[in-house]
Amino acid sequence: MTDPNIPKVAHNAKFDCMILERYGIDVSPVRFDTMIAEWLTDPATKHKGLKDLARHRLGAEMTEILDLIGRGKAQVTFAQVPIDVAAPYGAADADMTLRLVPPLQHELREKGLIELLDMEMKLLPVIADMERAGVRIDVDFFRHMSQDLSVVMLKLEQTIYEIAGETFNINSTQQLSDILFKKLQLPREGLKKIASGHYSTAFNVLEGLKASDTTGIIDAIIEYREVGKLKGTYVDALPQMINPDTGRIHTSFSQTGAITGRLASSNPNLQNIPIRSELGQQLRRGFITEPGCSFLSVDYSQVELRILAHITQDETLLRTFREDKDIHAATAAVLYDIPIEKVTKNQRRFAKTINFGLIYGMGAFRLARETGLTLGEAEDYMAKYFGQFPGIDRYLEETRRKARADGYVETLFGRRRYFPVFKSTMGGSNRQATQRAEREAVNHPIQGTAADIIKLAMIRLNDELKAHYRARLLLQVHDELLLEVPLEELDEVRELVIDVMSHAFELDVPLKVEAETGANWLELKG
DNA sequence: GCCGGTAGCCAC
DNA sequence: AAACGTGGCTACCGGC
Repeated sequence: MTDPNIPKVAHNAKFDCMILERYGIDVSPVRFDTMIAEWLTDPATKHKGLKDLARHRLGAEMTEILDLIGRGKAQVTFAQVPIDVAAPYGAADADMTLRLVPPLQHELREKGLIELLDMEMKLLPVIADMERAGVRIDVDFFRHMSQDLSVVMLKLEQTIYEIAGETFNINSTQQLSDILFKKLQLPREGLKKIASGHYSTAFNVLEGLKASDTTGIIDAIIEYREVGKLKGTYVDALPQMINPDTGRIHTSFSQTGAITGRLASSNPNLQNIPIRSELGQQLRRGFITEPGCSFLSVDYSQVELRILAHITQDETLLRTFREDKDIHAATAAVLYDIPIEKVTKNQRRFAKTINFGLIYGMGAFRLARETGLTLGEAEDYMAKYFGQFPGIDRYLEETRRKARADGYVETLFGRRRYFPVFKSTMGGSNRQATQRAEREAVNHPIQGTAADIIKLAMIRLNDELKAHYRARLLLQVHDELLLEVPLEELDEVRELVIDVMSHAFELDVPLKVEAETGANWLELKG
C-alpha cells in the first residue's frame, strides 16, 4: 500500500500521524506535524531521493553531515544535528508519545493486557544490558577463515567457469539460470519460472538437477553458494561490526520486531549464526569469551511441543513429556503402533518432520514432498496422527474457528495476533490468504507463548545476576540464553539459570532445559 | 548513487 | 518452488 512517490521517511511520519489520529491526538499545534505536512506536500518529495530531500528541508547545515554519511565517514548522532532542528522534533516526538499514554493504557486495560505490558517494560532494561554487554569475537580467527574461504571460492569459480565455457556472475540468478538451462541444456521439465521470468536456481531445484548433471557444475554451485553465504554474511561482515570502544559486537534487539512476540536481532543479526552445516559450525569457534570466563548456553528442550501439550491437553503428548520420553520416538511408536525401543532412525525422523510441521500448519502436500511419500500416503499418515493425538486435532480446529470468529488468537499470556483478512470485504474469497492466516493463527499461540516464557525467565534471571554475580546475559536466541560467566561463578550460575528457566512458568508438563559450557560458541559441553 | 523489490539462505 | 510459522542479511538489478 506504499505510495512510490513518497520516500520512506515520509511514510513513517505519515503512519505516525495516522496512529495519533486514531487515538484522537491532535497533531496540529506542534511543529513536528507542520514539518511532516510540509514534507508530504513539498514537490521535492516526489522527485528527490531521501538525502536530497533532507538537505532541501533541513538546510545547508545538514549538507556537510549527509556528505560524511554518504562517504561512510559518519553516522548521525544527536550531537551532530543542529539544535534548532533537533529540539522541536525531539520535543514534539516526546510530547506525542506522552499524549498517547492514556488512550493506549485504556485499551490495554480493556483487553487485559496490562500485565503483559508490565513484563515488556521490565524486559526492556534486560535487553539494554545485553546490547551493552556485546559479544567478543576472535578477529584473527575470522581473518584466517576469510582467507581460507577466498581460496575455496576462487577454485570453485574456476571450476564453474570451465564447465560453463565462459565467465559470468555466479551470484546472478538470471545469468546462472541462462547458463544451466540454455547453454548446458539441463532438463527443465516441471520447473517453475519465477517472477522475473527465468527458471529458479534455488537449492531444492539444484538438488533435483544433480541426477542429470554429468559435469559437476551443480555440486560446485551448491558449494559456492554455501561458502559465499558464510563469507559474505558472517566471516567478512562481523569483524567490521566490532565497536572500537568495547572491542565487542553489539547487536540490537527489537522488542516489537516479530508479530508473535519473539525478539528480533539486527545490525548484526546474532540470532542466525550458522550451526547446522559443518562449515557453519566452524564459524562459531570465532565467538569467544573474556579470559577467565566461559560461555554458558542454556536452552529449552522441545519447548514448543511442550507448550502444545499444555494448550491441547492431549493425553498422549502430556504423558510423553511427564515421563520424559523422547517425543519424536514416542510419536513414531504411536504412529507405527510399535514399542518405543523398536523405533528406527528413519521412523523417528519421519515423526519429527510431522511434529515440527504441525506447529507450522504443514499439510499433506508438503509432508509428501519432504518425505518422498505419495500424497495419498501422506494423507493417511496425517489422518493416523490426528487420530492418535485427538487433542491436537481439536486445538487446530478450535484455533482456526476462534481466529475467524473473534478476528484474533492469543498466547497463554494474552498476547494477541489479529487477522483482519477474515473481516475483509472479500469475505474469505481469497483462499490462499485465508489459509495462510489459518496457519499463522495456529502457530501464534505456540511460538508466542514460548517467547513469553523465555522473557519472564530473562527478567528474573537478570535481577539475580545483577544482585549476586558478575555473569551477564549476552544473547537470546528464541529458546536459548547465552551468558558470559566468570569461571569461579560457573557452577552456581549454571544451577541458577537452569532453575530460573525451568520454573519461569508452570505448565502441565515440566519445562526441561539443557545447559552447556565452553570457551567458544561451538565447543559447548554439558 | 540511492532506493526498493526479488531471490536466495542463515537461525529457531 | 511449493499449501510450513517467525525473523534479518547479501547480492543483484531496474528505476530514478
